[in-house]
Amino acid sequence: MEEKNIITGENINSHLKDIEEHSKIAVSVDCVIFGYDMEELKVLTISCNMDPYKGLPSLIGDLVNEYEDLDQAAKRILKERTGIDNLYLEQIKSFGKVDRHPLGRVITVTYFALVKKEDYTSNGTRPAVNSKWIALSQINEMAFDHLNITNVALDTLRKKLLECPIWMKLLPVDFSLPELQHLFETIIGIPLDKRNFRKKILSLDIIQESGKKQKDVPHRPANLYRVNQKKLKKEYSFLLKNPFHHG
Amino acid sequence: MEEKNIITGENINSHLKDIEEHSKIAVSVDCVIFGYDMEELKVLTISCNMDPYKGLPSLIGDLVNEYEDLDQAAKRILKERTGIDNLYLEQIKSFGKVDRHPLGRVITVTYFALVKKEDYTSNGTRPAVNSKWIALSQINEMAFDHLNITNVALDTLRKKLLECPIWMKLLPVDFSLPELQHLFETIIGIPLDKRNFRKKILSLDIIQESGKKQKDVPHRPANLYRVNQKKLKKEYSFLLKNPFHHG
DNA sequence: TCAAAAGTGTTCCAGTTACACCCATGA
DNA sequence: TCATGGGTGTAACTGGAACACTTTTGA
Repeated sequence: MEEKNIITGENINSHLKDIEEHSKIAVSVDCVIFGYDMEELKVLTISCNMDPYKGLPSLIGDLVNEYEDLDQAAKRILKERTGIDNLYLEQIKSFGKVDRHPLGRVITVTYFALVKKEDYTSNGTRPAVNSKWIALSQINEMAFDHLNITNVALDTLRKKLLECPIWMKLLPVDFSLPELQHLFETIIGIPLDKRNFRKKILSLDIIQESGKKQKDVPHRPANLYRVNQKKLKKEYSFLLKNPFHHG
Repeated sequence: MEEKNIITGENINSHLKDIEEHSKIAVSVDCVIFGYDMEELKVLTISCNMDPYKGLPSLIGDLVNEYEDLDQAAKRILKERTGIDNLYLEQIKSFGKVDRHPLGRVITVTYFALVKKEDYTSNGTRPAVNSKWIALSQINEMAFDHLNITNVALDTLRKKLLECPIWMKLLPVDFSLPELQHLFETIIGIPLDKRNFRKKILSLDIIQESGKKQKDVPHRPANLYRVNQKKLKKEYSFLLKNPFHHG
């Protein structure tokens, strides 16, 4: 068949009808759902019930239905498992090693998602029973190739964090600058200078003082800020739409 | 099935065996193959032979076989169609709109590839008969969603060009700095200052004078440079391996 | 009044930008 | 000798990095 196509130059895809009937490849979506609790960066996982990975944490995913787009599938899965449909979602890449799934050939399209913990916990009835937030620092083994996928997602998150203010998708509406700095330090993994950090963030001109202050802390309370939706520049406008962005 | 899984919390993937038998989703790989002829940035296309896109340029792609990894599939397709297996190849993202292919549900994993024109043309017998290099500036319509895919690939190329010296994968072994600058200007789309550009490139310390000069030009001949393989820093080492990189 | 973390400005350095003239070759 | 693009250096600017003390609260 390959030769035939090379010779005629026709679209190989035109043989699709023959092939789709007996396709042995399944397509799934797996989501790396990140959450931040002001302490650590965590990933939402469920316990794998399949040998040889039984008991290991696995990402949340499902097969793609015939009649849904990839993005729709990711959105559906997130809605089913977290109860939230207002979150940041972005495709990372696809993984397709022949032997990555013990039951057969499954190519998985992966997404990373950012969830405000406050949104998640307010939907306590919806999440999968076995789902569990695990701190990234505590993860050293996962089912399938999910550890690899998680690491790729983490790289993507680190990179995007420096490119655009997606951190707002991990924080509550009101947050302090020290909290934001801690988020950066946790995710990027290096300590930052307080004064330089504040200067930089404030110069972006996308957050404003909420007027509120921290309560019940045994030290000087921090000012609380919130995102100024109107000032989010054109280049960041995708952060206002939900749940998909482009670029 | 969804409800069942939410309640039990088991891996949805465990139902895979039931589903794979009658999967209606096919998976393809499409490659955006870029080439540069010292004038323009071009994409290798073939003419689509399928309604309603008959006659439009389409990307080079094929269905993924059951027993090959995604990267292998991309490599195989490139080898079949260009005769080259020594090129830069990187996955971009996957496209899966339900109606993106007229013959059925096809999810495509896309790659972008960089080819030295000198390598390509030295393998004249291998390429698909109808394959054709088209300048990006001349493309305003493509088959399927391939124009969209091409634009995403171009964005990726622009971004990577500023991050690491992948330009070396588009240029001949010996090249001049004005040629390199023209490549940048063509791809990024904005004119660059000659002195600053040269300073910047030379400061990377990864190219060296070859000792040769341009021939048969009606003006002062430019010095020719080549990549100093030994000095490619550790961070760029993936450019030395072929054809895949990581990061 | 003490402990703990919040908040605040200035100096220095490096990397980027802006900019104009002489040089080597073929015709 | 002319036309054409190749090749070169310096000064100004900008953004990032380094750095120490005062303030506000609860205990």
